[in-house]
Amino acid sequence: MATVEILRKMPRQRRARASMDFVLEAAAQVLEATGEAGFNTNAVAERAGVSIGTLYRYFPDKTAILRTLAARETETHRRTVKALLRDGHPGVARDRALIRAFLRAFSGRNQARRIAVSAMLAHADHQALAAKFAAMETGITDAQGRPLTPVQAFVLSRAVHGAMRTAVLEGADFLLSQEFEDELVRLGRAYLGYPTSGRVDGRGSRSAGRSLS
Amino acid sequence: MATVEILRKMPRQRRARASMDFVLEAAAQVLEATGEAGFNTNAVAERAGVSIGTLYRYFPDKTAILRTLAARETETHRRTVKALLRDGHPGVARDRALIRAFLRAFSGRNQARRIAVSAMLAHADHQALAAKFAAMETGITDAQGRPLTPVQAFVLSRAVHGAMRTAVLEGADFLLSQEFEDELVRLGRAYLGYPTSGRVDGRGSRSAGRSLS
Amino acid sequence: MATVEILRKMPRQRRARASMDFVLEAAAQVLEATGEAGFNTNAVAERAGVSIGTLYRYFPDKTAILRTLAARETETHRRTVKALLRDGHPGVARDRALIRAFLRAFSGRNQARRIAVSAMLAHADHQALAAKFAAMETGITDAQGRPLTPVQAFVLSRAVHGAMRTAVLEGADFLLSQEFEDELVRLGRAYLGYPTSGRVDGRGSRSAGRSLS
Amino acid sequence: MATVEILRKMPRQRRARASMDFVLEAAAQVLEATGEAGFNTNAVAERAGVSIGTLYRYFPDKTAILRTLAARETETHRRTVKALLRDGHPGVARDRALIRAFLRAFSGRNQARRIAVSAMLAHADHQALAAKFAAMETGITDAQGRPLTPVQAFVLSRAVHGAMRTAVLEGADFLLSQEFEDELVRLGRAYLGYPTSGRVDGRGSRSAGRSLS
DNA sequence: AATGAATGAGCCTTCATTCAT
DNA sequence: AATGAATGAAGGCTCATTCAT
Repeated sequence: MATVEILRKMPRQRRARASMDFVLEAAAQVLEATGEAGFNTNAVAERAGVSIGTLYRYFPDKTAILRTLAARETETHRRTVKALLRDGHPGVARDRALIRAFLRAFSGRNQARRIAVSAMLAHADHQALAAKFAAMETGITDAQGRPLTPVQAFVLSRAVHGAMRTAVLEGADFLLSQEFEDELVRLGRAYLGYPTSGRVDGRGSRSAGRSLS
Repeated sequence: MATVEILRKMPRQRRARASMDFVLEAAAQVLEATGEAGFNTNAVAERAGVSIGTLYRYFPDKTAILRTLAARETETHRRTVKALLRDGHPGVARDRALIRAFLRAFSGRNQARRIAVSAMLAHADHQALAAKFAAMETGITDAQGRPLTPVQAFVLSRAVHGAMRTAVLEGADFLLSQEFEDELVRLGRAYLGYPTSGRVDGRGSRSAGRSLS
Repeated sequence: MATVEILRKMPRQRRARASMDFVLEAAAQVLEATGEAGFNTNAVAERAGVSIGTLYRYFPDKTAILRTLAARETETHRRTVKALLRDGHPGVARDRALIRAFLRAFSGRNQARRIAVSAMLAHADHQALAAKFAAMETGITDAQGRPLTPVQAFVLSRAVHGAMRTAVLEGADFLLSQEFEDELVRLGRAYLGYPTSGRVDGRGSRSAGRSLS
Repeated sequence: MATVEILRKMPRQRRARASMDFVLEAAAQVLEATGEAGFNTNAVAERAGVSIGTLYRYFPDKTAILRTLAARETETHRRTVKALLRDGHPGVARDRALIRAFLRAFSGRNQARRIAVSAMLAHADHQALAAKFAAMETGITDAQGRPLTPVQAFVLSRAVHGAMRTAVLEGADFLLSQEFEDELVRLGRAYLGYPTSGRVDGRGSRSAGRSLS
């Protein structure tokens, strides 16, 4: 796990682990409440009910808090996606579930998540991240069953994610609406060559073939 | 022009105008070289070959530099898009030109642009920005000539932009490739209901109807 | 006049003299409006409708503006007092006139005057100022016609002035009231040994002897 | 106590309390040595032998140092006055004690005290201060036992204080002399209607009735 | 004489990080 | 292990003053 390298010391005792969690939870709250500007170690420590010294016992520096936060959030989401891909049957229903998972994750604690992720991006190795994402995109085929080229996989995944992300950032009121979900699903399916005329919903669709991820 | 309100004093003398440009150019360079972390007024002034006092003569505070930078970049791009929409004939060729314009603008000075834009977003009124973008999306129709719903317009525009933006951020090697361009065009056209089987290029396409923007 | 030494150049031409007056008037206004905190050379120059360069043509530095201002205010008041002492007949009526002159001067532009004077005090030679004041206090006698000792003259003059000054600083609502004036007069006369029972006004008093200054 | 609200954090550890005192002592010294112009946080911290960060641990901003200083000085004096009024018998002796207390307090560290007090005045609510002072002035009666009007109480208190203050500011050499003290006492008593012919000292006076405060 | 762009010393303040207790 | 006082580099910004035009 990426977390290991970031941390100064992997806490074994229960109290120690609790301290770490307090810090991370506090970090998310501070981020949420004050944005990146108000995110400083003293504020986080205080909110966590932990001394600044203790905070530094577990995180080598400020960025490590952000990175750990981002890693955890990403990890959670990654797991959800993985589970859906493993257990669900390909098709519109699963596509919808994937999109819904993302929207939920994103909208839940959006400010905190956004900043954490952007901090991760700022400090991380973009190539590595790209590779990680790429792993999710393998095995997708279009309506004719042909595998996607890497560029196609990229466009598909980033297009859908981009639309969702912007909706979060702009605070779009339709973020959790049925129509938005429908259109995102339709976007993916149209790009893959499926007929998408009219309504697209989880019930009516009998379509076979690979679905989005 | 939005620029006016941001600035402290509109310079009239030639020397003064030069100073302002030096500052903005220096700001872009500093952003490019060190990211947002290294972006501080002293560094910008030094790189601009200008005293810190002079910098503050033209910009009321640090964020104003960022905002002016973002405004200028955005303005340039907005003009290009507007010109293309006004002068070009709807169709694949124009869609391609629009996408190309964006990729060029984005890839030129990407770090600087990214940060400037993100700073703009951080300080700006999201609703207002959204409204501005919305204006560009009016009048689009699908393959059947039906106008898009607001949500559809949003999804289309953000999907294409999102894919492009991510490619820039990830430093994708296919950023300026023909295939990437093709796929972006195809994404938009598929969503609008145009048949896009096989190759999509500026030459073969006879398609009529409204195109992307 | 003290003014001479402070200034960089004694302006002879009419336009130049006007510039100087503009600066001083502007200085008083700025002081009045923003207090000492907002009193800076640029603000004064701008309010004076004069360039900062011109300001520096007449005043060697910022403090010179304050000092000149204080000198002028003091001079004006000094002249008034002198005239009253020369022309008026000793007695309650003149005492009242002296007090009134002070209250008027003080209340007119009080913030500006206070700061200017305090600036003067900060930079000036206290002994010299004291000597100047002392000159006003000579020749005073008590009710029995005995001349005051230097300490008595000091106490009398500073007591009356102190009460007036504090009333200005505290923004007392009775500042210009009849009662306040009466009490100040009574204070001086009581100290000098005059009977002051009951009403004290300019009309009823037949008292002879030296009066306040 | 007013002090509490001003401070950022009430230090509990011994080292911490020492730091605070160092800062205040240093502040007084800097004020004394350089006046308000030289009073800056870096100078104070350096003189206190404390880092600038430590200074800001205890004082939210520069003005808080001044305010705390003024509050402490005022508080000390206020306590002395209160004790004298409570324990001493009304009369010349007590009047003299009150005046002596003020002169001592004022002359001790005069520049520092003056500036601290003036800073307090600059930032404080004048009405509130006036009210506070007013409380000290209640219950005074004249030689005939009649209570003073508010204006009379004001004149009496400010006159005496004004004379003392000016003596401090001008560095009068008679500041601590017997004569000056005598005259101040006499000023008050004359205003209240007591016979004050000839010498006024603590021994000879058998006068009853309310005395100054 | 006047202008005003430019300068830069210097000030206030924050906050990541250390280390004695 | 935990605490939290202390540190000080760093950065945003102001404003008195100069000088080329």
